[in-house]
Amino acid sequence: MFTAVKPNRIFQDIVDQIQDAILRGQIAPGEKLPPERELKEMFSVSRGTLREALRVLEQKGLIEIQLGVGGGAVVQAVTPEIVADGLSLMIRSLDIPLAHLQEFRTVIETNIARLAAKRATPENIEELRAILQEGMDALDQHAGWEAYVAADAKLHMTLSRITGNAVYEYIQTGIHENINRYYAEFLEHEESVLREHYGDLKAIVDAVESGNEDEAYAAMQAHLRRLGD
Amino acid sequence: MFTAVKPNRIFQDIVDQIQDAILRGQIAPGEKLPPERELKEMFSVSRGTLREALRVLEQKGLIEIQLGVGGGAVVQAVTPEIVADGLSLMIRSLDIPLAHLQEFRTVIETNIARLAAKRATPENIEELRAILQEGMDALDQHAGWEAYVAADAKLHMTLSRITGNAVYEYIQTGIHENINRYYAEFLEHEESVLREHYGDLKAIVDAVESGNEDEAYAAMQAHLRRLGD
DNA sequence: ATAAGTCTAATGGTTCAACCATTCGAACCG
DNA sequence: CGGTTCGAATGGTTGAACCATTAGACTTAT
Repeated sequence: MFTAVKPNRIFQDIVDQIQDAILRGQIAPGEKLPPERELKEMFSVSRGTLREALRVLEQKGLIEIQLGVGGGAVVQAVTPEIVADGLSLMIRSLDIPLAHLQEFRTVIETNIARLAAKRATPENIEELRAILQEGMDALDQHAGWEAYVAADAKLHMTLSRITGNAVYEYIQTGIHENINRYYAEFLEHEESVLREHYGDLKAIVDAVESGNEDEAYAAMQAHLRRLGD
Repeated sequence: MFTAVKPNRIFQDIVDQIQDAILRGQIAPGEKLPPERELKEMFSVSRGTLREALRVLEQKGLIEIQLGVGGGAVVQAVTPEIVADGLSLMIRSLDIPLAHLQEFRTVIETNIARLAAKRATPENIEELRAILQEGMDALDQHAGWEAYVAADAKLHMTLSRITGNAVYEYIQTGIHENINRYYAEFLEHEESVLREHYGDLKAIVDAVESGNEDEAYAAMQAHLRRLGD
């Protein structure tokens, strides 16, 4: 019925005003807010209070501060990191076990594969093939597992983008970034293992290309199951 | 290979130190940080700088500030709101259409239902039955749709908790909070509609009780499809 | 004696003025 | 023309002061 009363804090009001302006698109990403000494006049507050507001906006990922002449608060496009940061805090704080991350990830990514198979355009397929090639090149040229892993990540991200549903993209990025902290330590980096892994990816792309949703789903599932052993 | 250089900012260092202490459990939720005037001495910084650090921690949801004597920064348990806030910003900023939220939600919740059917204990079932009863009471007593909706939300949340995987719980809360902003305006609140809705919920709980994973999955899917019309 | 009002001190919120640190660009040499 | 120096813009930090809110102790009136 009623909700707790919070004392009005000036900096919060400033945060709200600026955030609204950004989310309404009145200030586009890349544009700069006026310098602190001007903003403080506009809002009729002290610089300290204004700076507290800017800290909050910066933490939210809405602005980024640059130093020096011509520096200032640059409005940022919303990135998946906002989501990833929240997830990261949750995962660390609750000590989420790897198995739970994998369980969740499997649900997300298998459905991503299914939707990608349903919605991929010929251009999308080309993109996927190009990324596969990058991975294969990395293997053939013994470019190190980092190069291969980068291609792998790119493939997963591209699949999520192909779904056309940004929610998948953002959540997947968040989970991925956090799950990789585990994998980076334990993953096998031997070439034979990586080539098996590559075979999985190729099977997924093949299924997506053929538009076979169930096959794409199954291929992704098999792939993730192999990682979870 | 290389990563951009960022100037060291003192408040960031303070944020890191305090956040670490909290995440390591050295300061438990409910405990208070020392007053600002003491903290500023500990870190050997000015109060303004310290306060910028506290603003960041507050924005992250790690602390909450209380006023007056005995007030101060109280360490908070990590709540689903951290995730929900990030999602909310993403959804608003990217103008995610309702259909995409529904698509994603369906994937999450159908799998929650499946896992709940797999893992529910007899005590869990009792809980679910009790919540169903709350919903039915709300209908019978014409207590208003708010009471019914509250029971509905509780049921969904409980199912996600039954999975035993906190990731589901947090993500689902985040999506739920944001999707409800749409529904609140358009949902039918007529009793006949709500009774149909109740039937769906009952079918889900029945399936969960019987441990029939596929049926629970299907029941949840049917339920969400009805909402998405 | 108890209930109501009042005072006090702790603590966060805000302000102001000053100075430091970084960066860009212009002016100035060599 | 290329490198150097300098100055100004701008964020980062500091210190001291005062305001606002709150809990608890104290006082007072009935």
